[in-house]
Amino acid sequence: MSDAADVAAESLKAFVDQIEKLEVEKQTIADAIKDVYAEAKANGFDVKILRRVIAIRKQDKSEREEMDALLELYMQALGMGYGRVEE
Amino acid sequence: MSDAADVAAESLKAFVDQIEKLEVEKQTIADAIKDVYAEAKANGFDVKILRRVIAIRKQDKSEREEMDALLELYMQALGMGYGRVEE
Amino acid sequence: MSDAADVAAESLKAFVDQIEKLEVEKQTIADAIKDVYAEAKANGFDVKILRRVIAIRKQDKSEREEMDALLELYMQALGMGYGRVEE
Amino acid sequence: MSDAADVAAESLKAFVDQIEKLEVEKQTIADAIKDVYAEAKANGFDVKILRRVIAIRKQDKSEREEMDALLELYMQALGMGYGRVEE
DNA sequence: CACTGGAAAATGCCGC
DNA sequence: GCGGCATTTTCCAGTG
Repeated sequence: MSDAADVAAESLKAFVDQIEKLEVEKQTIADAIKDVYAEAKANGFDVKILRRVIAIRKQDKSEREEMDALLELYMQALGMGYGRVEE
Repeated sequence: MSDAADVAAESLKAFVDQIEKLEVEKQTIADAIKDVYAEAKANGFDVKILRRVIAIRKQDKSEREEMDALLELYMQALGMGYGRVEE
Repeated sequence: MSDAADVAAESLKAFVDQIEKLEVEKQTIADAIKDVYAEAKANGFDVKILRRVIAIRKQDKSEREEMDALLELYMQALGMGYGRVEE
Repeated sequence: MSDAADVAAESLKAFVDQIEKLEVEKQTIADAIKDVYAEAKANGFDVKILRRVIAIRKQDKSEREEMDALLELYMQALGMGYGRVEE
């Protein structure tokens, strides 16, 4: 069983490495975001409010996407693609 | 006051854009991580266990960092900077 | 619906009282901890270092618990309960 | 210096033990609080709202205490104790 | 679809 | 009084 176990161990290690590498990247971005908020604060903006603005815009976008998806669904139900009348 | 307000608005917009761009990048990484977990699962690994392994390795690292911080504090308490005896 | 509402109100009040009582106890303990730190400081100990020491010991414990959790997961993954082979 | 160091080490250990013991107690209470919230939830109450209720009551209490302190201050400024006209 | 567990955000606290 | 740090609370994804 040693060969199969070795292969599994190799494979496991590869997954762990990949994930940890990505986690580092993610953390780097998260730190960058924190820096931007700090800079905004240094420029007199209220961080809490700024976060709310971002959150609302995100939600709006998500709602818009939902709308688009729904619209697309209707279109398909009517036998039409999106943005074109017919083929 | 229109000029000042304009400047502030410009500045705000810049901060929002920067953050939203970074958020997108972060989400992309997060999705990539999810994919890796999914792939590992497809290769027969137990995701829950895999997560624990990652968590423990993370804790190890965090503990090493705590140790370093403690050492640094000791150094400061002893009136020494980092890597030099005195000035 | 008045009876049901009354019961609910009674019940709610009981929960709130319980929580608030526990919160008071918790705060009392928190204050006691602060006092100990203050006393340690008065005895010449560096509070920041002391906190780090406590934090590291806490992490040690937490890591041991993570290890146990991992072991438990392995056991489950191998189709075994905790401390018995099978039923 | 061994004696002094020993005494310091003993003293340090005592403080650490005291704090850790108190931390355990604190955690026990915190767990109890969580349990109460869980029980409330099981009884159909919305935990998030319940938390808000507790928070508001806490704030009210703190405001009332501030009022009392202010009143006491006025009383003292007028040469009067609290709840009595004079001695 | 509710529940658990893990990430993000908000709050409070401490020292400078 | 403010900025960093620790705690607490909220949010979200995965799971059964």
